[in-house]
Amino acid sequence: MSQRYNHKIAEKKWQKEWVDKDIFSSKKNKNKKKYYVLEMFPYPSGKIHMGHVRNYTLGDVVARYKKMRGFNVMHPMGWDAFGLPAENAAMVEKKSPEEWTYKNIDTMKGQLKSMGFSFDWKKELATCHPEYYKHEQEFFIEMYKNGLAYKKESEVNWDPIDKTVLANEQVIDGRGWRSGALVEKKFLSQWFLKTSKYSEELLKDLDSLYEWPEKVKVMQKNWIGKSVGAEIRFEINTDGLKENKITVYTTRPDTIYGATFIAISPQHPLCKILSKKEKKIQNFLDDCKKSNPDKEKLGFNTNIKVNHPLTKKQLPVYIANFVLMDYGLGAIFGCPAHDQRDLDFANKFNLDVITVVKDKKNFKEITNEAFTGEGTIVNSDFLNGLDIESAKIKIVEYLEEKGLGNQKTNYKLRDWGVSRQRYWGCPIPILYREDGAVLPVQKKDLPIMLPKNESKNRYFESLKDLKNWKTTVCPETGMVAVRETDTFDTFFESSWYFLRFCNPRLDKALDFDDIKYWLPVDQYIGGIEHAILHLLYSRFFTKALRDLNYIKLDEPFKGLFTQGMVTHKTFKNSKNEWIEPNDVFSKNDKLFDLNGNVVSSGSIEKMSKSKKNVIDPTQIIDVYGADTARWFMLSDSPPERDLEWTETGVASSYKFINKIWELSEQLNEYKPSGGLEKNSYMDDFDKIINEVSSNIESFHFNKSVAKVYEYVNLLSTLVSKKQIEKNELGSVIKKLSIIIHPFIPHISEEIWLNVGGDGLCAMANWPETKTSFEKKSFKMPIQINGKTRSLIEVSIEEEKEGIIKRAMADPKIKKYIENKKVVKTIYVKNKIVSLVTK
RNA sequence: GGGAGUAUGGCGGAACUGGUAGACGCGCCGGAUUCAAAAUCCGGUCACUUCGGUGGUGUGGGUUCGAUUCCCUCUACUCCUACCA
Repeated sequence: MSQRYNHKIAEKKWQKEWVDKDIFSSKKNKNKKKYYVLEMFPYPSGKIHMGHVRNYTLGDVVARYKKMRGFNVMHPMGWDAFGLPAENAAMVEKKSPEEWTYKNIDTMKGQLKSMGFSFDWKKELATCHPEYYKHEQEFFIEMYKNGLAYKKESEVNWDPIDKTVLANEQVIDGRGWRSGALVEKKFLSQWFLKTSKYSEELLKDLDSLYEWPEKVKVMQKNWIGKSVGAEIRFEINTDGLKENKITVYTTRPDTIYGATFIAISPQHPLCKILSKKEKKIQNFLDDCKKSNPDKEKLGFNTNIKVNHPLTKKQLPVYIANFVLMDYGLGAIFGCPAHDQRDLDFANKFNLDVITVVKDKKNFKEITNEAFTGEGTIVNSDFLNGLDIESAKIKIVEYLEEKGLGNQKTNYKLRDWGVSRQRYWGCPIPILYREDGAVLPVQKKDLPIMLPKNESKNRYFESLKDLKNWKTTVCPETGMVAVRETDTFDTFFESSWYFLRFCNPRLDKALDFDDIKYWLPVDQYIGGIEHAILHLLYSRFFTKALRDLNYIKLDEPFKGLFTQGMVTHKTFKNSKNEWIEPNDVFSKNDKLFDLNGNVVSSGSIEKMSKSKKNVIDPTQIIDVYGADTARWFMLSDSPPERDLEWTETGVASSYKFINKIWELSEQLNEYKPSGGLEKNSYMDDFDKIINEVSSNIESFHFNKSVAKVYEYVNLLSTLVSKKQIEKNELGSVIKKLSIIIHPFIPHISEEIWLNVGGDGLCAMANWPETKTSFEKKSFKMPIQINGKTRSLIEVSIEEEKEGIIKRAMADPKIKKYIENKKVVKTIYVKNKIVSLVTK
């Protein structure tokens, strides 16, 4: 009898075989068409989780499939190795972040290898390695020299207990995540990259990304936030101020005649001047700092008046806590009739409301609800009678002519603040000389090495405290200089790793020719959570490096796929504590935890430690094998949707693996019954293979899986009825091992070997199949009034008239048309006959 | 407040440009095998039915010979984003 498939032995064996034969190393070959598959590289947090398994399984399907289709595939893997968790872990475990990180990399690499992914490990890189980050130090210097990097004062979240800057996501309900201290806003001088210089190009080029999900493009578009409006100048009518005008930004210049007040941001330069004069204003500005505009709209009448540029009426100037300084000009005109927030504000401070847009048909007096719809301009002098769009054009022309304003395009996209006051990151290569000069480090002095943290007892959080490290001399003048102690945001590293993969050991940063061959990434796969930041920064970086002459490339990622999360049922006991699935037992249809508390099963949520609904991939691989885990990941759920991890699902995948093994084992002793129908089924296998292929190409792996099941079902029916000849059976099983290879490569190799395949299945070509099939006859549906009432066998050559005649004569159909009049006959060739009766 | 998406059996999900709704898998039911169970194999499985049929893809409507598919309405849920002037 056949032996049960032993995944533990087989999977190890093939993994070793692939390494020994070195089949996944990618080499540039200009005679072959390249295909670059990339999954978002992981942060080495300790162990891989199911999210990784899903991500890399999807990528592996593409990589292996494209290889079998004859492409020169590059499928690299590396480590996004800088970041805060290493610092936190270092404090707890009393290890240096470096030691902790490299240990994790080692563990996770082992886990990834046990999944059988076709990574080119020769291209592995870790971003915390000086050989990697020295190049980004060079990029930064080039950016600085070319005006793409600059320093300015900016607001940060400051934790007064931990004495550190926190990222936005480390602030929970206004408190530091570790210390629990109320977070303060603090101004620090920080480094920025000029992403805003590329706003228009980043927006425009989204149109060229045909293979990106529409929703990601929409998110980026909204983030860039282009708006076309106008800047309008209001003359100040109050003496004794240095300023003589306030300029506002608006996207509704057509409502200028409805303006009844001006509001400026608490950070507006004018406020600084005013606050020095009046204590009350200073107090109000302090209140604003503490306030939350979400909950409470604050306003303060400055008693300054400005002239309306057209009517010359005097308008009051307010300071308002909801006006943002870093969008537009930090000043707005209020038009209460046509903006809800302005109306609320006007009602609160008893300001005028002037209707200037009217919907003639459904006009309502404005009281508590602003009118923001389409309409006709009224009360607006020469704009009266125009629609909104024409009024916008006309008023801007007029303002420009009179020197009162101008058209202006604005973007929400801001410059990227890359400074982090942390230890475990890439040092920013800048020197501050004692005479005040700010100097980029000279390239020959790179890398600026991150100092080792040797102390086991006290772990440092920032480079600021390291006097010896940060004190140096200016190489040109010999003057004393201090190093920049900020490190880069870790998005800096991930913004170019996909370029470095082409040649990760190269002395210089990038090889022009290699990038030209391998890039853009043909298929990038990762989580939707990176829809904006990582993907936008990478796009920016690509364009910036292009303009600095490192590469010739506009967009880094040709195809993008964003996969869904892995979820699992949650459990809670009667004490309202989360319980791990492994610790739940069923007894008399009720669930209990280890301590005998009643457990209820809760909602299905993303796997997370806090909810204790995590399934460890290592355990699954151990018990069921990597192929089972991969097959389950790909079955049922479409890759872009969430996937619910279920025990029954895993078990059925395991069953399938064993089933195809048993099936392939039958070949040796197989004897057909003779007198077989020749070849009628071979077309069916080809049809199924075609669908497996097209579903892989379109990322519908769950449908490919369904088709593989059909293939196996057909095969096992033929085998059990002994209706297939032995040669053909061999060939069909051989093809099976190929088409399952991208999904479950280990057992595929095992079956391939069993049926006498040459070399490795991983190196085999995807089967050649027929693409057009002679259909001699088929069952054509006959409908009465749109409902299918019968099927008749129709030969492919049969003429329309004959088919209709036979359809009407069909006994089932006859019943429906007796005593009725057929008023219409619809015939669609090779598809359907539809009769309309009365 | 703004934007995007989703809705199909007990469950996950199929259905190409409108043309036999429910592929495939899970679960469930019945049977075989077994001393028994597990495993495995075979059959059935949208609902109702007087066994002729009838109804059925979140709701209500429309276009059409024919709608899961196209258009409008409403509802529910999910995600993103947020004072962006």
